[in-house]
Amino acid sequence: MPHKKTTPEKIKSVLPSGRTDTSFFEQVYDVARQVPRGRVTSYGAIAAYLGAAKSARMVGWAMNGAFHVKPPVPAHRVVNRNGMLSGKMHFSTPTKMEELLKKEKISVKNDAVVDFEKKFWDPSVELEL
DNA sequence: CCCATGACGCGGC
DNA sequence: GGCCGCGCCATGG
Repeated sequence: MPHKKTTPEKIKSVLPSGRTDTSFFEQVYDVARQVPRGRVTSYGAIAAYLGAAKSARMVGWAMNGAFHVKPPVPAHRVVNRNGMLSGKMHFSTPTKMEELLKKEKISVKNDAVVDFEKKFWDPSVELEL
């Protein structure tokens, strides 16, 4: 396969061409779905869990397609390593992410999760293989 | 093909 | 201990 692409467009319908393994995106979504209500995790934590510690960025990129996949992915439970809602702008409305979190009893102040350390859910720890 | 741009993170200062 | 620079990796111009 000369040129394998993975555009959000394609992710919507089918997995990236040329991918024999379970796509990276699929795995990211799978882990994200297992984050319990009232808890949050980080892009880096997911990346590390998937053995791609250096691809935290790709995890964030993958979340772009999280809105049109099924079953739904609780993308609002994924924040950056500082507990900040760095992806709020990618939701339907800039305040959606925060609203969803507060609905789960997670306090948000200045675009950051309050008591992030306590709410943090690390797949590498909680989700023993 | 080279450059810029990210829902990121670590290491240096 | 916060701020800045650089590495990552896929995309788009």
